[in-house]
Amino acid sequence: MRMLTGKWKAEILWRLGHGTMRFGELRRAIPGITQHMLTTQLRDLEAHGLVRRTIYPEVPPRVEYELTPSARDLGPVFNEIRIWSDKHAVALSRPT
Amino acid sequence: MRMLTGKWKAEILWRLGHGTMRFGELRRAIPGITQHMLTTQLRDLEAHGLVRRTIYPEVPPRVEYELTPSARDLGPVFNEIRIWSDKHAVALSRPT
DNA sequence: CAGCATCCTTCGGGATACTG
DNA sequence: CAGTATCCCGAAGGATGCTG
Repeated sequence: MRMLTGKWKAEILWRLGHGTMRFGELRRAIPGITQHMLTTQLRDLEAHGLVRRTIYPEVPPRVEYELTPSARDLGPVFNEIRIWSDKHAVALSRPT
Repeated sequence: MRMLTGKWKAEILWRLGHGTMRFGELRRAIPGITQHMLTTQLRDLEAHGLVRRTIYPEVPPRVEYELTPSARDLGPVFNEIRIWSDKHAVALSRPT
């Protein structure tokens, strides 16, 4: 649970679930998140082995983020959460 | 997720999963929790419809807590979490 | 027994400015 | 572009004492 707590963690994982993204892409894709928060949440996910960070030593700099296999295995967990929330009519703020 | 965030929520739900418990029983069963925290977390769970609180107007007072059907339906969710944590060798601090 | 009231500390989150 | 560095605020968590 602690690995997933954090205001933006779920949405970040959701976004990365669709494929590799750059830092700026994520920032633009997630309305309301600040650079600071995106950085800290990503570092946290990385530290827990859910996200891989790849730095390309170019100018301008490019950094890509992608889910690890470990994070992809969380699919069934989120799936059960969705089943539960559907059954109990809980409104999830699902990213589109 | 927000319904389950809280330092003691998961353990409280786990304990109540074994059956109805009184306030004092829970407090003794969960090492390290204070009365204040147990109260607030239980009230939070109750507000979210996961725990039912029954007051018996006796002397001395007796209050029992039990899971709601809604909370019991969370079983598959926790089950998937366990499957995931087993596979990835994450040490869950599982209450015995 | 099962709490409520009060006070205090810590932490997550955020705004803003600056940089390799 | 992709960050760091500061400063700040509110909420979560905790310690302690009192009570119907």
